[in-house]
Amino acid sequence: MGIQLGPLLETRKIKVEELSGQRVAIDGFNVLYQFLTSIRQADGSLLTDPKGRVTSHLSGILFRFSKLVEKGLKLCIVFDGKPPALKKNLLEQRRRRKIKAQIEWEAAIEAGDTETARTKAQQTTRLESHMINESKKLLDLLGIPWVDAPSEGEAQVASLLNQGMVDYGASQDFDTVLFGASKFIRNLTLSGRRKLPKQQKWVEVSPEIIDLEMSFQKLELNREQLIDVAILMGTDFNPGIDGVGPKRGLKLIQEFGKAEGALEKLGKEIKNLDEIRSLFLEHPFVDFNPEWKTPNVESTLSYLCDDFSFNKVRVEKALEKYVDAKPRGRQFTLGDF
DNA sequence: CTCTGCAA
DNA sequence: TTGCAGAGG
Repeated sequence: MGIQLGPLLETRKIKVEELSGQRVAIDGFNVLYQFLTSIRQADGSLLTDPKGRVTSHLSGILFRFSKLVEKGLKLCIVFDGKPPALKKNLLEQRRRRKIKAQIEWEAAIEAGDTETARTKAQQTTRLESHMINESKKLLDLLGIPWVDAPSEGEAQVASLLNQGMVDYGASQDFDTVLFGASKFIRNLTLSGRRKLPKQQKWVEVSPEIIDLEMSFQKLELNREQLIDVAILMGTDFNPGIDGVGPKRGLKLIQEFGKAEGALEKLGKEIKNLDEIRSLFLEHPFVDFNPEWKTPNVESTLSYLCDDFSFNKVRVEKALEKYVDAKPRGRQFTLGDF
């Protein structure tokens, strides 16, 4: 998912502590999808309450965000709105893949192959509207502001950055930079190790800041040109040209300046080229002024423990981190003066 | 994903 | 104290 822009961008590894006092807009669908993919049992089944309702997303919000808030980060969550028409093909493709994975998951369970079962289960991950509503309710109780984007959440994140409402955007998807997010964080987490799929290997993962200005300087490209590189490689809105990855895409745009020249050279065509460009350059957004509030401890306990059967001791412990949040570092922006 | 309990 | 396996809901 997303675009493989990683090799082209300058990144700087950081410690979460460096973000203390900073306002961070998180791509909500991206992070919920992560929780629903990874917060699972060994055979791939999701965590549920005794009534069978999924709780993985709520667990993820409570525990991960508690650590970030405790470190002094001010989180703001941005949810996707209506997807652009040009994304329909991709969404349909994903839907079909999930149905296939569902069948393969059941087969793996039948065969007693737990490893494969988990992998296939993860590929079936679907973010349902009730999960989004439950997540929003929990965020309200925790005092964490959220906003519905009119369309792509990543574009809304970029607009919050540009309007000075937040200091950083956070997502795993590199697309975020194409929408214009200049200060952008990947791997916003505290836990160090992550298991590689299909392997018994572990890798160290730490948060990293994507330095867009430095990337542009190094690549000798501007944002419009990076968008053209991405379009040649393929984005959420177009399939891209066979055999063009980050390296070749970059070379082509460096040589021809924009996609048209490169396409002519290759003898290829990309439909809706200008429309795709404008999806990145002029994406709709809404004005939003995030307000951070203190958590409602009693109501959160009631929601998670009474409604969803979370363990009270564990929830109380996590909630202490929200209450004891210690923002350090810069708390005011230039705009406040 | 993060948390917890237990072994080294 | 650290690392790991297994649980969490």
